[in-house]
Amino acid sequence: MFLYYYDNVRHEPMNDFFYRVHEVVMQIPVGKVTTYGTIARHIGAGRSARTVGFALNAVADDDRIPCHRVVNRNGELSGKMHFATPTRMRELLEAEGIEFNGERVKMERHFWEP
DNA sequence: CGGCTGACTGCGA
DNA sequence: TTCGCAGCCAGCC
Repeated sequence: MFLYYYDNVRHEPMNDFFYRVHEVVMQIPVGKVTTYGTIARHIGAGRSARTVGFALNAVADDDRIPCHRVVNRNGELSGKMHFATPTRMRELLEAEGIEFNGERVKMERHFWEP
């Protein structure tokens, strides 16, 4: 358990939606990716995929949480504009051995489900 | 309370 | 296969 803040507010780990999103993201293995919808379902909020993206935005600068390993259902890097540079997300993934097919991650090879 | 905004998704065409 | 659209719901006024 680590201290957990954003917007200067302390959130309660077991009840907080954002915290639960981050807990799952931290478990994604190197070389794997998962999707917004998968995370939403896993924490029992199956229809809140968009809010999962919002939760990642809150910790974009936190290197404990590998936001770059979360992509959309098609394997596209829909969140790349929220990184320091437009190519940063892809660079991080490729450095971990993730392979692409054009603009998309090869999901059949790298998809990971909690 | 009510309205608006997304790093989304499933489904029909 | 790809595209458009309507749902969705936590946060933040």
